[in-house]
Amino acid sequence: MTAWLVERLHRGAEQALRAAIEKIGVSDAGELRLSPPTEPSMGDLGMPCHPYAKLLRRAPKQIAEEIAAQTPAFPGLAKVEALNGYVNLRFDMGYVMREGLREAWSADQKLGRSDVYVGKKLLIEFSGPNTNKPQHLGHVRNNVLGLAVSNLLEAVGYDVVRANIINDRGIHICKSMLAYQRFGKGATPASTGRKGDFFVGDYYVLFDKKLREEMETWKANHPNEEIDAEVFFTKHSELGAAAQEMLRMWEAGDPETRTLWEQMNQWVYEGFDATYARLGIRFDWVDYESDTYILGKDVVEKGLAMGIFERRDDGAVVCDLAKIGLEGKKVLLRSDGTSVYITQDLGTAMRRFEAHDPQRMIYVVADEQNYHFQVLFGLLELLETGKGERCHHLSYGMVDLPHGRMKSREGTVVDADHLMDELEAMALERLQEQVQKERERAEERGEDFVAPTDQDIKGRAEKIGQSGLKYFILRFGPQTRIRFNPEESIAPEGETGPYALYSYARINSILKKNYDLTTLPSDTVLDALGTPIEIALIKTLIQFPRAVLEAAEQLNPSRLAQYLFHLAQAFSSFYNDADHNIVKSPEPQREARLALCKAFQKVLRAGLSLLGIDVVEQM
RNA sequence: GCGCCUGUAGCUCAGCUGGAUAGAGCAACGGACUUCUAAUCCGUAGGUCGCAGGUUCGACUCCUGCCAGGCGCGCCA
Repeated sequence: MTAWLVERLHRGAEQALRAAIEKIGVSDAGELRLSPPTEPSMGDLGMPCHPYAKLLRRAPKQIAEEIAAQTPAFPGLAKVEALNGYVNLRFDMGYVMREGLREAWSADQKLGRSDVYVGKKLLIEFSGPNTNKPQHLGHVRNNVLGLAVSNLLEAVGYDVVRANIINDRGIHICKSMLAYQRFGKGATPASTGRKGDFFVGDYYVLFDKKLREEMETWKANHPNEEIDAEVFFTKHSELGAAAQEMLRMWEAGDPETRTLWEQMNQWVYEGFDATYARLGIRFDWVDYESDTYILGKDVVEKGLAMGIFERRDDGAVVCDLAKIGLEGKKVLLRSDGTSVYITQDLGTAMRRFEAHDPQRMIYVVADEQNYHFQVLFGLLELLETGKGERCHHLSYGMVDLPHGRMKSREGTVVDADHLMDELEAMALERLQEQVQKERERAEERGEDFVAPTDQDIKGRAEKIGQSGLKYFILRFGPQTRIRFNPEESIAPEGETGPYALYSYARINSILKKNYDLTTLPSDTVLDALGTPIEIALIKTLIQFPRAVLEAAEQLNPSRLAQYLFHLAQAFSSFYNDADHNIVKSPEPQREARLALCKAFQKVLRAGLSLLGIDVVEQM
């Protein structure tokens, strides 16, 4: 794959400047600091000369002039200027336009993609749902982030394994199972018309309700005793005892318990499949905790043999965290020989290394687990040099709602499906208004109006709602704790998904009113471009591969999201300027501008697709 | 108590390996529709970058201390 124009320009600039710096007497130029000047009028790429002042014992201003005079030409360079101790390069805009448009037209599917990391394998774990309830807003951020990051990593060449870990065992699962066993009366998702994950979640909630009732009764009978819910559950509750017994039965492999468990899990998976499909997510590898919870014991044995873990008198195996620069001791095996959370994670990591041998493993998990991963990676590194280093915790902040933090007890948890329903309904309402407006406008002009079908409108509303949700989440850096605002997320104005989609839809309208180009016009036609607004648009356009690479390397999709917003803005300025009206443009401007529009359309679609966002052809 | 993260415009957030005059969006105010879809665009106003030191030719960015908020520090996951 040949380097993208933006990379060629950067590389050309770097080589030329390096040569010039050496020529004026600096043997090692070091890392060059190339960045666009603050004012676009000063040039396209600038370099400060201050670092060489001490070495050369000359003023930066003078050095800049010397370097500027010595900078050799390279393809695309138009002018070199010295200003205030900076060397500023100006690119040949005719060249940039011709090459940039050719690039966008010819690359198509491969647009923005690169082979920087080709030949490297990477495993990314995300989602990690529990099988006792539907996924909520927190999972949505995880899913959306995981989807975008895995797309981005794939775009820069990685062979990406998308992995999910299903938390399908434990006391919380037994709670919903027990409630179903006692109160379900044989109902099924099919018999009730309830989506599987919600169906099971209802019993989880029911368990909690019954438990509270039981506790109230107990309190009434023990008026003088203080009790908290957890103690009641483990010590006094009949339901609690039954749930714990069920967990023991499950672990013993009791056929009846296992059958119920499998049945209820199946219902949940059917529900999850629908939610994942809606979000556009698929996985290549799925681990089930019911399977992984027994892993890791061999790892512990290895650690004991290596002398990095120790067996305490009570039988528990621990690791002194001072070995990895942390305080305290971490238990790896309980005194009864069973494993804990981190033991499973160690075993699961080792198994994944064996199965895939990835160069990198990324865990998309909320930031409350920062410490856990610090310990996990530290231990992995102790056990096998290089293993821990390959791992990375992509930590992200919590999602709040406008009215505050989500709390399941207060019923302020928003589940993924209803959230998407709500957003899509809001988008639908707006679309219908829009159609009505268009109908009126057409009537005024005496034109025929072909109303879109309900199905068409609904399909668009779905995509618009999705774009709002995904863009809202992805425009922030992962670390930022965000407050999800439904209205704001699907707002047509501002930095939103629908805004980007609207600019895309407008292109179709242009192409309909003009004609759709199938091939890139000749260079002589393209030379008709050159207004400041056109130049601004194309300069933004060619930055796309950089935005993708940066977003991928920093595991930060917001880099790309923000770039796409700026791109859409640049296009909207172009579109709205009366002097750039394409229908009214004379040839060859008209054709050249159509080519520019199509290039924009290709880039925007490719970029949004990396974020997991589908475009709509019409809005 | 210890560790990690955050603190930038009224609000929500960007700000790359330190570089030229700190940027967006929303809200506010003022403009642009006989339209290639105004779900748009153009403009105005708004900031002692939490505070105090330090390093540097140069600090929102690096270091130290303090203040405020969040999260974590289980033989839970």
